[in-house]
Amino acid sequence: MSVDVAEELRRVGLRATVPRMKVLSFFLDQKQRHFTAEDVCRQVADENLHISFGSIYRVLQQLVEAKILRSGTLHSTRIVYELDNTPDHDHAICVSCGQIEEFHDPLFDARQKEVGERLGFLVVGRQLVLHGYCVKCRAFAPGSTGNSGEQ
Amino acid sequence: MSVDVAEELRRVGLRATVPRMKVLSFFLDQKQRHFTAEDVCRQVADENLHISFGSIYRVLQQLVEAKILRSGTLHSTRIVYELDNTPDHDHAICVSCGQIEEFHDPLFDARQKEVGERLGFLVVGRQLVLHGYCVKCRAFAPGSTGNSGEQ
DNA sequence: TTGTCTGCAAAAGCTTTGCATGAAT
DNA sequence: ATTCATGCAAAGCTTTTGCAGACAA
Repeated sequence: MSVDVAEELRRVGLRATVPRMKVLSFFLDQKQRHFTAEDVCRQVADENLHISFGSIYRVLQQLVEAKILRSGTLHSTRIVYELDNTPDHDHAICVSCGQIEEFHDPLFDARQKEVGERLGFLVVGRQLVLHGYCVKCRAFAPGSTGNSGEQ
Repeated sequence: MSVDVAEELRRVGLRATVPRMKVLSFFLDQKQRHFTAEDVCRQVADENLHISFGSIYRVLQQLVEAKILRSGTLHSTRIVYELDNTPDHDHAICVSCGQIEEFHDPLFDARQKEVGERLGFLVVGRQLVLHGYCVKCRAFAPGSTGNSGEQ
């Protein structure tokens, strides 16, 4: 596993350094997929090792450039990173517990193209995040019928 | 017009001060709808008047709370403000010139509800931004067929 | 050895906040 | 007169950057 990580890094033209290997294997080892720079920094550290914020951000940026990670903004204005090893997808985030689900719906793609044509836009991508209550948190939802009300 | 602004402010429980009236009438006067705090600060100022960043941010926040403005993040992680006087809508932004179009497509609403059900989510809102090339900038687009390629 | 990377700390960009002064009611 | 808002400047939070020492190849 660690060997693969080193080779993967060299494959994309990066030296196999401790910070880069740690960060990359961190993403590969987790079941959860979405992390901020702070998450990574905190969870990658142990008694023997601390990686500076500067390096964390630099490494994350390089991995994004190498198309090993993707970055975007989901909740707040903080950048969130995820492995770029799955097909294009959108996100649904629970406003109560923060859980993130990924989904893909081909109809959104078709629809977005049509909308683009209506506007004269040549659409090349989108950022779509659904906000709602996940299975575990539905009980805490205020109303009952699930209709749009946010921005 | 200025009178309306003062009354509108009092209606929502805010004193009719110069910074608040200036900011609100700024939004009402523009054809363009989307501004950052810096935009507002810069464009509201003239030789006789300068409103501090602190006040700009405080006023914008209050107007959002009063549901006169909405806030969100469109391009980057900078907060963008717009009048809350139109129905719910999404945004399309030109990656070349930055122009922003608003649109509403009921099929997205229906679709988002279905996707939510598939995930067990009770969807209450969404953030959807299409990225593409506007009419004037289509010529600069790299490929030709407009398919998704971003996050 | 050589060129690249890291840690540190400082800076940068955006937004928020504390406090004394000043304005609205 | 009282209460609330503003300006200023400082601080907060996230992210970026410069530089000297350290490491990978």
